[in-house]
Amino acid sequence: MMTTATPRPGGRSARVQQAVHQAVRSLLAENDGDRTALSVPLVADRAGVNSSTIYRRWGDLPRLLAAVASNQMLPEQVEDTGSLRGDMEAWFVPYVEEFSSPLGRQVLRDMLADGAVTRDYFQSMQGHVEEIRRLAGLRGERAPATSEIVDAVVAPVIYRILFNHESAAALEVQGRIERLLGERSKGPAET
Amino acid sequence: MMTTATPRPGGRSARVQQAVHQAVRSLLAENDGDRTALSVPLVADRAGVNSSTIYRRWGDLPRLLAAVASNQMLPEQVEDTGSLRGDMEAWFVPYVEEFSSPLGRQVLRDMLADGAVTRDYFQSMQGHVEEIRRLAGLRGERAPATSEIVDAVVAPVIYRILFNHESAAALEVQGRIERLLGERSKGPAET
DNA sequence: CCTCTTAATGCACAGATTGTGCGTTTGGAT
DNA sequence: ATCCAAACGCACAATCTGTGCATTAAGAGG
Repeated sequence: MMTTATPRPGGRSARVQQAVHQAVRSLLAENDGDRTALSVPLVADRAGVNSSTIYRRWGDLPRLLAAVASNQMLPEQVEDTGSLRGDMEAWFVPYVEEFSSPLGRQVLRDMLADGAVTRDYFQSMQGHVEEIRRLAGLRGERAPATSEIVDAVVAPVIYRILFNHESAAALEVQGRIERLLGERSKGPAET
Repeated sequence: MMTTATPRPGGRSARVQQAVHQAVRSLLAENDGDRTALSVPLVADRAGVNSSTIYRRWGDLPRLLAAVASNQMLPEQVEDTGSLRGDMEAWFVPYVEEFSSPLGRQVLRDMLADGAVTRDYFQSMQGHVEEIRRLAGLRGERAPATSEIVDAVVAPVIYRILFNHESAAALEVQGRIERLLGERSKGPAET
């Protein structure tokens, strides 16, 4: 159930982690994602723990922010809506809604600062895509390859959020999904 | 094309900037891109300037790193190789070679930490793509829309470098270019 | 060539942060 | 009930951060 790799997931350790994560989130929200307004002592104070705890557990403020970010950005679950297109929209649209906001972008940047965390996150995203494909397969639908879905939908959207600050509306997630899925049988795609 | 917004580009100011940039680059190279090994006083000392100069000009170590990164990653120029496909390869392959290395990834991450710098960089990339399309137009070749090129080639490659640490070979840049240009059914409707 | 103006830099320094040694507490196991 | 190792709090030296003030240098105009 718990994805905690810590040796003692149920005790004080978990409480401290939760308090620290919550402290980071609230401080970031208060300062509109401006991480110059954050410091280890500040977070520690807000969380009611000692600074040394943060240094030992996370080593670094950027790494703490990355950990919080990746934790915050993984709530979406794959659900069976009855069609491949529906599943993809139900899964990815909420992501984009959250990431494309100014604060969501900041959170995304925080995560990207840590290469290892970012890679784990990518694996998790890919796992979601594969689960969606599996569901489609059980239904008898033919789904594009995972790498195709990533290249055609996920990558352009995330790239444009990161590099060009595009809004959720401008990103046309549903149109991208439709174009990808319609390439085999359908004719022109209407917006 | 340097974005010289400084009022006095030819004098001491320029020398200081060059020295500081060079100091950052050499320190990053010596420590394999580990930015925990860097600090403002360290960079200042290496560059032979005072710490206060760095704080005033760049405000912050992350912002300095972002500035150095974006400056370091824009040397490629569009050249006319005689074909759209050749131009795109000549322009983008060297980029990928540099970005996909471990140190290149770090530099990319440093740039991404600064939203404004990253956006300017995106504009510059897009400008290169448009220049390539212009050359193709002069030749009478039909080129995909800029957004299509970005979505089909640039975004997936950069995304996979950032999130999955893929190597230049695994990214198959030439294959992506070829697949994009080989699609004749699509019409260049967007700008 | 000389003076003037102002942006950019150096210097000094108070305040804040970083990171570690050491003793104490906590929670699971025997 | 007792033990034990991991996690934590405390204290503190070293370092870093960021700003007021004096100084320097580049370019303009006489």
